Parts: sequence; structure tokens; C-alpha cells
Amino acid sequence: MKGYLWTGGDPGSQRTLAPPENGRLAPWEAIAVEAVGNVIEFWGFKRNQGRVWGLLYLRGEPLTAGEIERELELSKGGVSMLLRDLEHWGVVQRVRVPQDTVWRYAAETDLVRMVTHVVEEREAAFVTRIRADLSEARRLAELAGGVQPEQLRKLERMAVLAEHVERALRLFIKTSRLDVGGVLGAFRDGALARKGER
Amino acid sequence: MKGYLWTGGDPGSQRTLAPPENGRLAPWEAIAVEAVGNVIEFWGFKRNQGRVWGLLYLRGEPLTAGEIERELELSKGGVSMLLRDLEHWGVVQRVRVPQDTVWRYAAETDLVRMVTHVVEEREAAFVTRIRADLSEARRLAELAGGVQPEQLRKLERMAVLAEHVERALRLFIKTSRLDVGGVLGAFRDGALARKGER
DNA sequence: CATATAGTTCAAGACCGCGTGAACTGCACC
DNA sequence: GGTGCAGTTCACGCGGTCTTGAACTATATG
Repeated sequence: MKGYLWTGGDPGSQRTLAPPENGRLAPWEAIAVEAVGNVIEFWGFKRNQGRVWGLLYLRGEPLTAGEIERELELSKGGVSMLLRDLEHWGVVQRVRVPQDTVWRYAAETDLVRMVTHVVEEREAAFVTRIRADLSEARRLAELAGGVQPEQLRKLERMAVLAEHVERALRLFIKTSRLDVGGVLGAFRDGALARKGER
Repeated sequence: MKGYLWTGGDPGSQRTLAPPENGRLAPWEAIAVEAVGNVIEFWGFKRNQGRVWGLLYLRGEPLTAGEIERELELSKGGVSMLLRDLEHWGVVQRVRVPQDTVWRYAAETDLVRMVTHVVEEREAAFVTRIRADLSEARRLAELAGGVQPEQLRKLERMAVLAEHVERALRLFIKTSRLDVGGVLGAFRDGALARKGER
């Protein structure tokens, strides 16, 4: 637990509180980190991406890859890849501490925004695809001839359905964005603001 | 809660109209069935559950397990399990044709309702769990002492966030239910309506 | 330049969910 | 009873994803 040259208080003191049972995480940290992991996994990302972000967010100060590795009991290579993803999505930032050579990583606060964004794209593309398929099916069916009008109507209805789902989905995304956006305002303070200093 | 008698028109006559009698799906059918499979998989169910339902829905008339097996190229055992699930969720019904001994399966039209319902339960339980975890983490953190107030606030914010997401989610479900409910009204005719005659 | 440490890449393997196919039950009809 | 077919159950294996660990690159230091 090397000294943090970063601006926070003495981290060593709090760390000693954590029973070094399974790693060095305090129980409450472990629970919270795990919660983030679950949420992120729920949205179709990797569990460990969530855990890493959660740890960085909770700690507030940038950690090195090595520290993350130890805290979350992940492999070196794994941490590297996870951080690359998170950085790529802009939810984690690579920072350099003045007279130190190693990279440190800090959590951006807009995890939720990123999630909704990615999910939005993913789902929008998906629904679009479905609708295209359905109309293609309809086209082929008409072309084939001998297909009961009954069935054509079914295809049509399925397409309408997809459209409605799509609309509901967009609404959901928008709602969650706005709703959460307000909350995000509250995030814009605390240790994370320090990032601006670098 | 087992099956019902199928009292619709002669299934055989309709069948002859349907494309490749001898087992293969018409291209347009394949596409549509696949689309349903994708959608259903997207919502966290098995792809083949969607394919089976899609086939039954498109065909309009009840099919036997054997027919499903051939059309979708699935194994006997697989079809059995898929049908069990679908029946259990109430989106497929087991029906008996008067002088025949085999079971046939017919699609209910409320696939969407079922999906939203299951998803709702699943997600509600999930979000509840997350929130419980977060408040547990907070409790432990307070108990432990020596934890920076900064971090307590973060836990709190995460909980608030979960709450908001939950609210957005509920809204989404409700919207999609209503929205789609209207569409479902339109579904209540055609061959499927015959089910009401039973 | 030699050495050490941070960071990246990727093949191998762990892991997990799904569908298969064979064994089994149940039922109808001969 | 016995034969045959519909339907169920479940151990196994296939195919996919995620993680690991080792080889490799890059960079700082004496």
C-alpha cells in the first residue's frame, strides 16, 4: 500500500481498517464494488469492467493498474484490457502524477450516461435490423404468391409491434437519461473534480 | 391446466397451402421466425423459444411436436423442453384435435405481455437486490468508522442512482405494456381468434 | 548498455449455457 | 402381453465468452 502522492487524505489509515481477508478491500467496499459489477453485467457489459469502475469511483483517487489488480484479484493482462475498454468509453481516465512515471486511472462520473449511450446504439441497431427482416419477409411472401393474406397480416402486425417496442425503448432511454442526468449533476463534485487540476 | 380441444377448421386443408409441405420452411417464414428468435433472445430468453413461438404464431394452426422438430431442425428432447417453458408461461397452448391422439401446440398472442411480465419481475428483483446491497454497504461503512464522509456520500449517490434507474425501468415497462396492449387488440382476430371458440 | 518495472497482446484453457440423443415412461392399439 | 409412437428427462459435449499467464514491447534508471 504505497503512499498516495495524490491529493487525498492519508489512505493508509483507512486501508488498515480493511480485514485483508479476500484481498484488501473493506467489506463494504467489496459489496459496493460487486453491486456495480452486477449492474454493469446486467446491461450487457463485463462484470469486471463494472468492478474496476466501481473501485475507482469509490476510492476517488486514481489507482495504478497494479493496485486494481491486487484489490480485485485480477490478472495483469485482464486489468490492462479492462482499463482499455473503460478508457475507450471515456468512463475512466488515465492520469499522470507529477513526479511519478506510472499511469494511474481515475473514474469519470458519467458511467450511466455511457451505459445508456451504448445500450441505445446497440438496441436501436437491433430493432432496426428486426424491422428490416420483417419487411423483407413480407416482400418475399408476397412475391412467392400462394401465401394466405392471413399470414401477410401477421407479418405486418409483427412489424407494427417492433415499431412500438422501439418507440417505448427510445422513451425509456430518454427518460433514464434525463432522470439520471439530474442525479449526475450531484456527481460533479468531490474527489473527482480534482482531476481538473492535473 | 392441461390442453384444450381444438375446434377450428380442418388443419389439413390449410396446411396444403402452406409452403414446402415436406418439412422445410419457406424463406419468408424462416426470416420471420428467425426475427422472433432474435427478439426473444435479446430479452434474455432462449432463441429457440422464440423460434418455436414464431412458427406457431405464423402458421396459425396448432402443430405437433414432430412438425416443429422438422421445421426448425431441433431435437425431440429440445422441442419438448421448449414447449414446456412456453406452455408454462402461457404463450403456447396444448390442444387436442378431436379424433387424433397427439398433442398439438398453438401460439397464444400475448407473447409481448409475457415478455414484459417476466422481464419486469426479473429486473425488479434485480434492482431491489442492488439497492439492498448498497444500503448494506453503507451501513457497514458507517459501522466501521474511519471511512471518509466523501465515500459515504458516494454510496448514497449510487443508491439514489439505482432508485432512479428503477423508476425509469418501471415507466418503460408500463409504457411498453400499454403501448403494446393497444397493438395486441389488433391481434385478436384471424385464425388465432378461433381459439376463443373452444 | 544492462536491468527492472509498467503495460500490451494473444493463445490456451476455464467456464457456462444450450441442445442433443439415448434411455425412460406412458399410452394406444393389435 | 407386446409393439410402436408421443412425450419427458438428463448426462454429456459442443460452442461461445471471459480470464489467465507468458511472451513481448516500451520506458525509465544506474
